[in-house]
Amino acid sequence: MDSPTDLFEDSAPQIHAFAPNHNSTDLPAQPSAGRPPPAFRSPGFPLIHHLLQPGGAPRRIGGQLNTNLSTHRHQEDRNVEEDRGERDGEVEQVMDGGEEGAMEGEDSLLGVKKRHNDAALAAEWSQDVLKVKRMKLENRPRDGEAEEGGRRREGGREGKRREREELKEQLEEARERLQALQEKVWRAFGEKHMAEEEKKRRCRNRGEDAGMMEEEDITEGMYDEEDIDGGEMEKETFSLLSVSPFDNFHKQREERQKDGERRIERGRGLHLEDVMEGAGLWLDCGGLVRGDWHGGMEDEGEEGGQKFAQALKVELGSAVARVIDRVLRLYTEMTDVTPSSPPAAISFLPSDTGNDGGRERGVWMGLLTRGIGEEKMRGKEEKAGRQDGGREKQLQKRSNGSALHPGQPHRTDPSDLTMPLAVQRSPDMRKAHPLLGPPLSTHHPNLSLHHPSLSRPPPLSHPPLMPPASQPKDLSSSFHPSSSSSSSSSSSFPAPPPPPPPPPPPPPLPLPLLHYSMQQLFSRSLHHPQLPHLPPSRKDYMNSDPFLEFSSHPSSHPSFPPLPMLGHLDPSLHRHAHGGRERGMRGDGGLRGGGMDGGDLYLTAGGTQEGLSPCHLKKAKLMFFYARYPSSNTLKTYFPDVKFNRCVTSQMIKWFSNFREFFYIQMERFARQAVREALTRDGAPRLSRESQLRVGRDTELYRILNMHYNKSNVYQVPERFIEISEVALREFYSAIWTGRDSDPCWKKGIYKVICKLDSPVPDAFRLPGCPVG
DNA sequence: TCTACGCCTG
DNA sequence: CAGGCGTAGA
Repeated sequence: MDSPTDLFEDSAPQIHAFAPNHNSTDLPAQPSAGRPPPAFRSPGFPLIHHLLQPGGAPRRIGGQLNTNLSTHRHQEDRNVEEDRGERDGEVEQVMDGGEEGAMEGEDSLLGVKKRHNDAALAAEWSQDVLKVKRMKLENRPRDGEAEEGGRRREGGREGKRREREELKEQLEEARERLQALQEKVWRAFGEKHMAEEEKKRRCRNRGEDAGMMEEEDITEGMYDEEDIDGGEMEKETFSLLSVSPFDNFHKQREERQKDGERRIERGRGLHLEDVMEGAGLWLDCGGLVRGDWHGGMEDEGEEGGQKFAQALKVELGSAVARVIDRVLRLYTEMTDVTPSSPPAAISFLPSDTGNDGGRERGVWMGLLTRGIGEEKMRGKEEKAGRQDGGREKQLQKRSNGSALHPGQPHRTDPSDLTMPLAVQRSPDMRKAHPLLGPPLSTHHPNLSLHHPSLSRPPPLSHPPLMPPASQPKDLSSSFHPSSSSSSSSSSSFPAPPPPPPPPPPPPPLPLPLLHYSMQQLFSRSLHHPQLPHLPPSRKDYMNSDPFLEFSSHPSSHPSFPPLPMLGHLDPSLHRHAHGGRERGMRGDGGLRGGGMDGGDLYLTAGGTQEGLSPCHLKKAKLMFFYARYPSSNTLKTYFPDVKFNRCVTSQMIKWFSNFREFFYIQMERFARQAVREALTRDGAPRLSRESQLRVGRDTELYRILNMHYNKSNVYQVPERFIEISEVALREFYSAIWTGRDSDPCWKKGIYKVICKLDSPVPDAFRLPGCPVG
C-alpha cells in the first residue's frame, strides 16, 4: 500500500535539460550564415535533413525490407502471419549478420550487391587514403619549394603561380569553413551511420572502410559543393542528403569515380589531412567508428571511441535539437501558436500556474485539441452519457434511501453549516449528519460550507491522511477560475488575495519545444520495427537519443520535418534526453518488446502481436490525463500498434480502472485532509482550506499525481487535468464535509461528474509509441 | 452472454 | 498492477 511516506519520498522529478549550453555557433549551418543560403545548400539543413530523413539514409542493408515492414505495420488489418514472416526474416537477417559467409549467401540480391559495392568502395577508399597521405607528404615540401622557387624566379610562370596561390588561398579558406562543417556532419553522420551500419561491424574487413568511406564521401560531397564542382555537386549533394542518401550513394560514387582521382587529390586530400592528422576529433571518430563497427576488434581508439560516443551523442543531440528547435520556433511563430511555443515550454514553470499562465496553457491545449477534438468530445460525451446513464441507475438504485437526497436542493451556507456540522455524527455512520443530507448538485462541486467559525469536530476517525512532510503549503495562490470544468468551483470559492507565489518547485521540464517534437518523432520511430540489422547493443546508443532513433526511420514517414503534424502535437509533449530512461521504458521492451511497437518483440511463439508493453502502460497513464473513462474503441484508436483481443482490451480497461482508483483515492485522501484541517484550524481556516482545495502544480497532490501518471516527468500535465483534479477534490471535499460519504455509494456521484470531464486525447497519442518515451 | 465498472485483495 | 468478485446494462 502506498504509505504517504512512499508517496512523498519520491525523488524530485528528474530534469534533464537537454544540451542547453550550446550556442548556435555550433550549428552546422553556421558557416553559411550571413548569406541567404539556398534551401538545400544550407549545411545545416542537409545535416538535419539527413538525420531526419525518414526513409533515409541509414539503411542500405536491409533498408528496403524495413521499409516494407514498417509500411505494413501501419496497416491495422495487417495479416498476422505476414507480420510474422517478415519478422522472421528480420531475425534471420540479424542472426545471419553475425556470420559473414552465411550472410552473404542468404542475403537478398540487393544486399549482396551493396555489400560488394561496399567492399569495392572500401578497398578503393583505403587506396584513396593512402594516396592522400602520400600526397600530403609530397605536397608540403613541394609547396614550400614552389614558394621559394617563385621568389627566385620572379618571371617565368609568375602568373600561373599567382593564380595557383589564389586558388590555394581559396581552398584554404574553404577548408577552414568546411572543417567545422565536416565536424558537424561527421559527428551526425558518423553517429547515425555507426548506428545504422552496426551490422557491418560483423563484416570486419569491410565495415571500417565502408563506413569511413561513406562519411568521407559525404564530406567530399560537401567539399565539392562548396568549392569544386559547384552546381553539379550541389545537386548531387542535395540529392544525397535530402532524397535518400544511401539510395544515391552508390550512384554518386560511380559518378564521382569518373573524375575521382583528381577530385580526391583536390577535395579529399585537403580535408582528410585535417581529418586524419589534424584534430583529435577525427582520430577519436575513427576510433569510434572502428571500435563500433569492428566490435572493438581494433585496440586503438576503442576506449576513445567510448568516450567519443558519449560526446558524440551530446554533440549530435544538441546540434540536431537546436536546429529543429529553431525550425519549430519558426513554425510556431508562423502559425501564431506562440503562447505554446518555446516560451510556453519555458512557461511550464510552476510559477506560471498563475492565472494567466495557466489559462494560457489551457487555451493552448484547447487550441491544440480542439481541432481533433470537438467531434471526439461530443462522441466522448455521448459515451460518457451512456455510462452515466448506467451508473446513474446504479447509483440511484444503490443509493436509494441513502444519504443522497436529490430532491433537496442544497446550497449550504457556511453559517448554516456551523451548527449542524458541530453535531456529532451518528456513530455507525462515520460522519452522517442529519442536516447535511442532500448531496450537493454534482454540478456545484464546491460548497461554501466552510466558515471560519466552523468548529466541527474532525469528521473522520481514520488515521490522518495528511502528507507527512510536504503537506500542501498554504499555497493560497489564486485558484484559476477555470473554463468549463471548474467554473462552478470558482464561484464557490472566491479567490483569496493573491499571496506571494510559493517558491516554484522544480519545473517539470523547462525544455525547448524541440523535445516534444522529438518525442513525436521518437514515438513514430518506435513504431517501425526494430532494425533487423542492428544488434541489441545499438539500443544503448539509440535509447537516449531520439534523433538517432528517428534518423533511422523507414520511409513510412515520407517527409521531415513533419511540420504540418506539429499542429496536432500536444505542446506539452516534450521529452528530455534522459539517458537510459528509454532503456528502462523500452526495457522490458528491450527484451520483450523493444518499445512501443508491440509488434516487434511482443510476439508470441506464433509470431502474433500480443501483449502490452511497459511503454503502453506509460502511454495509457498519460492518456489518463485526458480520458479517465476511455472506451475500448478509444483505446484501440490510440494504441494502433496493439493487437487488441479480449485479454488485451480487458487489461487496458483494467489499467484505467486502476488509474481511476488511484486518482480517486488521492482525491479522497486530500479532501479528507482538507476537511480535517478546516475543522482543526481556528485561525484562518478558510484560506488554508481553500488553498488545499486546489491542485496547482506546486501542490503535493499534483506532485503525487504527476509522479504516478507521469513518473518520468517528461510530459507536461495538461492544465485541464489539473482543473479536473480540483473538481474531483472539491467534490470529495463537499461530500465528506456534508457527510455524504456515509453512503456506501457516495462516490458514484463524483464519478459521474468526473466521467463527464473527459477530454479528447491529443492526436499525438494516435501514433504508435509512447509520446513520452 | 458479454462487457464494463468498482471494490477488495495480494 | 492484476485477479477475483459482484453488479449492471446491452
